[in-house]
Amino acid sequence: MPPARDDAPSTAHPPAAWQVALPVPLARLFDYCPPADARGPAPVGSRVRVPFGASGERIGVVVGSAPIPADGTALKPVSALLDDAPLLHGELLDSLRWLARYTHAPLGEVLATALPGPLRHGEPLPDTRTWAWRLTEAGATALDGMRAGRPRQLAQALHAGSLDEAVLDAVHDGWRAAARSLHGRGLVERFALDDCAPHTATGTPPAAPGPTPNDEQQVAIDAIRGAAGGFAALLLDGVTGSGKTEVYLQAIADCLARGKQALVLVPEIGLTPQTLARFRARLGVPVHALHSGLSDGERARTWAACLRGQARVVVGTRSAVFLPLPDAGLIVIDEEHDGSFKQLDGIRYHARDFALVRGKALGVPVVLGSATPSLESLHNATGGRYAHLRLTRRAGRAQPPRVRVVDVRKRPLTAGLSPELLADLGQVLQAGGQALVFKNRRGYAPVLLCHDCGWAAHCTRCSTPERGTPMTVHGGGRRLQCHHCGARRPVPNACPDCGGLALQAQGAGTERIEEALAERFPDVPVLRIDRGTTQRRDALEQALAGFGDAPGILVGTQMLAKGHDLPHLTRVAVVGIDEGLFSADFRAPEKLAQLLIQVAGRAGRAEKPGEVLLQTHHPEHPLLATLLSGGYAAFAAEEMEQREAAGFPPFAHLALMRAEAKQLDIAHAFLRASREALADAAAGAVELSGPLPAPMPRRAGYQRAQLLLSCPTRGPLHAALDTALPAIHALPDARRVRWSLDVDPVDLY
DNA sequence: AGCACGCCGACT
DNA sequence: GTCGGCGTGCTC
Repeated sequence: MPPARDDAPSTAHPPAAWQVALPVPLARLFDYCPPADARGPAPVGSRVRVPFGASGERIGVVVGSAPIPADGTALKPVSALLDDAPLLHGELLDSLRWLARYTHAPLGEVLATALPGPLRHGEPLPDTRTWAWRLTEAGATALDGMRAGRPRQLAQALHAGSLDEAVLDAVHDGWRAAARSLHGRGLVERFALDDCAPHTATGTPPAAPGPTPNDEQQVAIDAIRGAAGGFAALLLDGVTGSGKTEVYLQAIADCLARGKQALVLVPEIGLTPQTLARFRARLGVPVHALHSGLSDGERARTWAACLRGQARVVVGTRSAVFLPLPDAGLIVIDEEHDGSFKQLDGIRYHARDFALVRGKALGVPVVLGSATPSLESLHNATGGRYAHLRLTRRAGRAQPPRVRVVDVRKRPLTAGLSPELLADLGQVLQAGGQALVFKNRRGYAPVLLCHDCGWAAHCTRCSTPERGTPMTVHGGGRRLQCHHCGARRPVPNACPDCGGLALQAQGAGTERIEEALAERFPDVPVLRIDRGTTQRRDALEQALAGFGDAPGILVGTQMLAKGHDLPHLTRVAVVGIDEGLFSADFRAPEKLAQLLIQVAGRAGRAEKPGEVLLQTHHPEHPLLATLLSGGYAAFAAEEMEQREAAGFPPFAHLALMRAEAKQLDIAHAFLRASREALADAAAGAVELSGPLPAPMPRRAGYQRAQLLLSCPTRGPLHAALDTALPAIHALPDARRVRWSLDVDPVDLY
């Protein structure tokens, strides 16, 4: 459904009000009279500061014009027009209008989400000139007498010639502090490189030729090339190590050669310095990065550089999908199946899906790459809506890893590790190899499980009949704690169900695994990698670099599943997969399969053949059997049938209403009333389930419930929401609960 | 969501 | 006698 264009220039001008979208949770726009000095039609796409409410001002975006009310109702005047030229151009504004309709969110909130913080708060579009530094005469004179250290290093570097800030960023750690110090003493100065063509900025290495693509890669490159100049969706379905990035790089190079901009979306943990370095080395133009680690100012500058057409290639995470692309030529979504493309709060958009909408509106190809495509994308490929490009061969001599399932039923476990697994790790280390122990669960503390009957300790305050919230073991194994509500109780002496005494701390977190491994293998380094140990972005790189190639064990979670090349890794042991096998979430099998494939891809990247060990209580589980015998494609085919039979996406479209209140019955009453409104509006076309208790209250003392909407086609679902939401907003209980609507929810539980 | 106005409990 | 609880109403 292409966004409608309704910012066509208005004829003549009978005095008209400006229609402004404001970031308030109200499904309406606000009309203001133009400022006194305004002439011409409403400046659609520009920001304004307007008075709002009893006192106070807001920043909004002009989205149209409206007649001045004839009944004499006074409109407040716009306080200030903030932009000379519209920030949100035709396509982007149109696409965002579409997004507001699709998510059923107020346009003003959607526009605010799309703008970087400083622009959202009314600051002017930042300067995006390229700045460089040079030594002053005083600096050149003082150089010889300078003490060793960063400032001297910087001065020396500048002695050879001025350097632009991008180069300094890339080459000199901490140069800004050094520059500040030198500048304070008048030894260096900053100057703007005037009007050099942005894509030939100094210091960018020339484009380096890439390896010759193999025939599969060439087919993919040709397909993308053939699609240039119009919209097309292409699913690049390539096994780990098959060279998807090489295909992206060639396609981006093509795009640049046509004088167009390219946008690359990557998962949150995929934007590593190596990734950027690879892009930069190959493309020969500045590659802008946009991720959560940047300051607000940097984000705004990148946004502005895109708007001005200066940024030719941007690699960014989810929010980069909102960048303006006046010269768009290509959009790439790497690891398109990744869950981090879905925003889980505020405007609950899916960057992959929105990128497709934008690609369509922009008339450019959209490439979706993955070794483990989402079932949604596979379904689109099967249905002919996406071209299906396959890369089936690993580059070089790398062999796919062998996979072995380790049955841990009734085995004595050490921090969740079976004797077989430990013995195997011992052998790997003995042979001089490196191993990764991967824990499929973030979490720091183990769950209490009865080894005899399987009983698990659950929180009595948080658990529902449908689903329990496991408690974790703390206090040296003597105390149970609920991570959701904070409830504590002592570990029972015997199993409440069977009376057995075999209560064990299971599902050990990475800390306990690290401890146990360090104790068992005192002669080799045991390095734990998780969010706790690597706060800073480059800390992980440094830790991995320091790990070297000597025997050792890495312990980690999701962070280690992808991205980083670990060439000496010959063994990957995966523990803690059982909760994924039996989760109530219909997407859990897909997520687990994707994870297992990703993790397995860590092993045997080099010439050494890798082996993967899967430790489970359910070695006969069909998911594992299918995945092992037929790979991800076989799993996906089987899972697709299950989804179809059960009426789940991609064979149905879902929306989820959640409500949260201190008393569950208020949330329930609100959702019941909502359900009635929706049922009236849908006239049977939409299946409604709930209100059901939502398994995890966000905070202690709050209860959550949810209402699931399901429909084989989108139309009736959206029509019902369009009709019912005004009534739902007006429900008395709507003010007494915190509620939200998530169209296309990813996590149901 | 904010932020007002508006009627009922424990404090200088 | 006031400061302040959060109920409900509005935001061009």
